[in-house]
Amino acid sequence: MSLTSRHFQITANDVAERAGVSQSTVSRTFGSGALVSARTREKVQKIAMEMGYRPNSLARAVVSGKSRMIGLVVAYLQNQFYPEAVEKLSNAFQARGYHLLVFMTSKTEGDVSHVVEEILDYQVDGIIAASVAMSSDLLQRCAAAGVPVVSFNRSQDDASLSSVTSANYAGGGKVAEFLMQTGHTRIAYIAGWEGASTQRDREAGFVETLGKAGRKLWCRGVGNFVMEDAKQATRAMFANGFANGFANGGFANGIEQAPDAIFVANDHMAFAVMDTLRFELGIKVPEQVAVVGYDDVPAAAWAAYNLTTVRQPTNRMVMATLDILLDRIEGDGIEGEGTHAPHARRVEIDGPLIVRGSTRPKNAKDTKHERL
Amino acid sequence: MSLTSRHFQITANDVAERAGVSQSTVSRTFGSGALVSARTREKVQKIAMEMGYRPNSLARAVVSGKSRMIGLVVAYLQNQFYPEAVEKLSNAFQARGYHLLVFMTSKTEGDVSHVVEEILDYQVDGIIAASVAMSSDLLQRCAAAGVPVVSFNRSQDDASLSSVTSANYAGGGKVAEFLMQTGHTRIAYIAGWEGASTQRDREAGFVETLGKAGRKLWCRGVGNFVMEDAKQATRAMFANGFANGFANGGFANGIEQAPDAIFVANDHMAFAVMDTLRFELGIKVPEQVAVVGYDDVPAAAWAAYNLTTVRQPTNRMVMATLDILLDRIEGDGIEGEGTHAPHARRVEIDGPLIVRGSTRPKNAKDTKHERL
DNA sequence: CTGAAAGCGCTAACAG
DNA sequence: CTGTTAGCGCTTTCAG
Repeated sequence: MSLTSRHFQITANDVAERAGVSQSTVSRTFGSGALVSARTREKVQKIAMEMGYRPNSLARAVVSGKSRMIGLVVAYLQNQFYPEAVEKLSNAFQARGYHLLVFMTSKTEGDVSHVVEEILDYQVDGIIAASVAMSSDLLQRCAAAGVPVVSFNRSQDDASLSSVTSANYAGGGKVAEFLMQTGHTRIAYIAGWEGASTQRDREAGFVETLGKAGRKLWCRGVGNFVMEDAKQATRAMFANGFANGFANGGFANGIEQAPDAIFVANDHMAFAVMDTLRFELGIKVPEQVAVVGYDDVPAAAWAAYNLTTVRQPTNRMVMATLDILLDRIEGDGIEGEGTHAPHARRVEIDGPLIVRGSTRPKNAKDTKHERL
Repeated sequence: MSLTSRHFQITANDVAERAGVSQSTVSRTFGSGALVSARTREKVQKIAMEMGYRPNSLARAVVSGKSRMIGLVVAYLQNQFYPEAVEKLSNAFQARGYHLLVFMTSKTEGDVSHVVEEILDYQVDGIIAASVAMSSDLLQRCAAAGVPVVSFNRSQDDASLSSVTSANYAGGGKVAEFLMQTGHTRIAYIAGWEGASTQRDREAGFVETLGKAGRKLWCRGVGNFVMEDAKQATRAMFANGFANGFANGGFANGIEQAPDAIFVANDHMAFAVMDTLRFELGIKVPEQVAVVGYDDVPAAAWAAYNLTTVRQPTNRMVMATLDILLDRIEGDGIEGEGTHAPHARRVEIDGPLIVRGSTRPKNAKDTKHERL
């Protein structure tokens, strides 16, 4: 009849009427509490089923203050690492009765905070920030709203922000060890976006481990976690006398002074680096240059790349994220009795180096102690 | 004080009190209607801002019947096509003030319906089913709840289900034309999951176009849209005398009787096929075998694959999805005055063949009219 | 164990 | 234009 014909929703009231009980009894039947007699419960459930009744999650959320939704903020899905993480996060939370409200955002500061405000409007029970920076203003607002936040695959100094990452510093170190052990002497690095903790930590672990062995980085480029930038960095490294890198002199005299190994801050860029080396510059990988990535995304195992890389253990990262968030959401005030901001948890999960064909085997050219 | 210390939410009431207006005026200030004087509006907005007030979307949804959430059901994100689509869908809907509630599901029938029920509980305004089948039971329930559904990248016969796909039949035809024109005579096909309309349509267009030219498919394998299965199919094609394919006799006599071109039902599998050919079987692509994919995912353009493929125009597919859903959601009863089920819209968007290096250029071996 | 009643935060008529 | 009054569908005391 009404023009704006909204659609019929079967309410708990309808069921109650038909079942000859009160609406609250219906509510109790579907709410977790077992505070209803077995007989009544069955009768109500039967009738509810017949009528096709299902409780309205939103109404429940309004009154209970729990929406059972988790906001996931994510900046880009190009890098295979994120789809994989999203999938696993989604599955893990779904298994616990939560659902992900996914919000895409560009990495610009303003956009992120705009998006987080909107997320909060939906009364999410928690927020996962995947590779997006959270300003402390923003964290304030989340805290004020009582919404726990965990930063996934990024850490920040902010003491109130929980984070889950892999052991990036250690991982960078493993790569350095490996490249030195396999006889490389001119070791280069292509950085990710310099604002990212993952980038910072991987590079620090890498460079400091080289340093402990008395080595220096041969040269350095910046790829910003973007394929095209990584290609540029690669070209610059091999063509223009280290336009972007250390002043080791350039090499009009040919490949001999070019890097013999490149550690790339993530797999996504490493693919672009390998393609540029092989198909644009005609340089052989791994024979002339070894390439190592970070993440161990599925494509790293594809034969065309067969990329040596450090694995980020997504399963455990997801579990840790789930733990942190659910503890804070469902935690029965066990920790931090008062309203004091509970201490942020920072979880770092170690991941192995996966050696594949983009690097030479350990003894192929063991010039381990050879110096320039 | 309360043990279950729920967190402070600033309500419209709080703002009203502080601003000396009624709660409904606050509501009106934030609701779209301009039914409030400029002065009052500004005053309210100022105070609201100071207090950090934001309307509770859920409460609004309960009373208005509009949640401004769209449920997106998606089965797997391994295939790059989906992350890309999700990202674009998310952006498009966000720009219109809607947000995606993402639900992962395995492809098993039971799981899907379970998930859809949960989606409906959240009072979503619409549902996008990305590559998951919807049983007609399920469609019934959605219809009963007044929730429009659109099937993304799949079509079904069900007349009540709107769908958005690319022109798969035509696309399959383009590939056949191209392979024939570039002189291939032993043309094979590796199928996706046989339950998928995309698979069916691509193959039909391909095979029928070959047929019109008096050609037959040389052999056929099944990859189920899964990399490992595609590899198996490839091995079978080149090793065991067509274990899975047509009975053309096998070829103990070598590569001469093997296919000289393979159309793979999507890019994701095509990568696995190329890897198997090149690195496992030592067969050269495109020199000995041409490979064509479907989708034009980002990796198809990566130099290591450089894959000839049919582009699925995601942008336009997303726009169409948006259109269909928003028409039904916001449509002021313009179409289908009554409560009659509005006719489902089926949109098919044409995509170009992108010729790259996994196939030989047109005139490399132009044996166009050569028959066996 | 169950019903009645009081809200959750908001929108939407309805008067003025 | 604005305040008052009903609800939306549900959870949660509070009596019995």
